[in-house]
Amino acid sequence: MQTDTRSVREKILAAAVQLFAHYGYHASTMRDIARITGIQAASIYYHYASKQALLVEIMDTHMRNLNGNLQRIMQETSPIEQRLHEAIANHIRLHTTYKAEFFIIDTEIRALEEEQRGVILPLRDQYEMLLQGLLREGMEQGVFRQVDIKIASYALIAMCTEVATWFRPDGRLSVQQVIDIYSHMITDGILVAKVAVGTPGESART
Amino acid sequence: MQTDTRSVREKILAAAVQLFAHYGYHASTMRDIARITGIQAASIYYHYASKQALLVEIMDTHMRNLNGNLQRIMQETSPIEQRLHEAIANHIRLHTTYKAEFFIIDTEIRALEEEQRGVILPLRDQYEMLLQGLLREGMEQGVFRQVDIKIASYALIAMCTEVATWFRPDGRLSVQQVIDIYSHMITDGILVAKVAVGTPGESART
DNA sequence: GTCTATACTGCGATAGAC
DNA sequence: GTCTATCGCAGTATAGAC
Repeated sequence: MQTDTRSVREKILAAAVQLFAHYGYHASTMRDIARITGIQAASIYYHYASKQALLVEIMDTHMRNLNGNLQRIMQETSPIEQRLHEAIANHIRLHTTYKAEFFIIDTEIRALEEEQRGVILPLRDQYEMLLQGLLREGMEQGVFRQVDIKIASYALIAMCTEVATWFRPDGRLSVQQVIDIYSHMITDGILVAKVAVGTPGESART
Repeated sequence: MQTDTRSVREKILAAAVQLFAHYGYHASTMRDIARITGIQAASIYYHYASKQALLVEIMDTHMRNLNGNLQRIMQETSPIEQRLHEAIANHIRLHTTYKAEFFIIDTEIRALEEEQRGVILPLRDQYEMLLQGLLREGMEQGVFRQVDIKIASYALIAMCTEVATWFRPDGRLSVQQVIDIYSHMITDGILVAKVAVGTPGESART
């Protein structure tokens, strides 16, 4: 809406992202954010109401983006295996592209004040529910084996989220390679023993 | 060595664990720790040199314990699958028994001052190396399929570590049940597609 | 070994000029 | 829309009595 307000607002937010991710929310100060932005601390308050508002904007933006993508994937008509792959790709792609932002989401939930937590946590719950719906659908179709859906979703999310802690854009693996490796580990097993694959007669009531 | 020094020291540490885990290191204050312990803030400094010393003691103690156990497991002569199971059990058992302590280890590395980080990070690296050695051994023996060892170890650790965030001692699953489920997911796949298990001809140069 | 008192620093946020 | 100046408070840590 405003003319060139955006630019400074964005620079402030980018500085906050950088500092929150590196030192944590409570260890980052408005003065530090201001210094990186190239303004005085007091000037931040023209753009953002508080330090907390910065945290909320970072979390809200990217969680809604993550959820929106997954929602779109869920509405597709492609086979369930393909939609799972796309869900994994979405998760890893965003977690590597917006490494710092998602790292903040994953480590600074505690820093949210009570009221704001009520806005952000439901978004995380929604994401889990969407993913669990996908797993359930695959199991009902008989494509995936019977697993504890909650635990499988937690394990899947934990695995794919952790990518953000070690991934380097200039590392030995491209984002696409990482996506393929994880997709493979999830659907075909991390460490499947080469003998005795399948463990017959467990819950295979096909 | 001292007579009943222990008791207060332990109570202080327990209070620190509780607060660091719940609110984070920087959001926890010496005054809060003192209040829970039932003493004055200044009294803490008779037992601990600084707030940072509390954090280091928490991290150091439990990481050495985790590593020590894994080292012992690695020296066993039992089959590699069994040692992997024991490694998973060790990780999950400690992460559920000392939930708060390991949650701190996993979220407050950033809060370590430079010098102390040089003590703690090598312990984490050592753990990763031990686990990667186990995976390598299993692959060389032809028991596990060929995987990217680094990534597989990260995925495994992330999965098993995350248990500490949702596990409740009074929840629907016992620690042993959780261990079995995770061990199963890791060695037999999280979501193995019921058709086409095994994906022949990938890197199976047996 | 724990206390009270307090030094010292740095924080988030506001006021008001420009 | 950004500045300087500053308020009010909370933080870690220390000094020294008991």
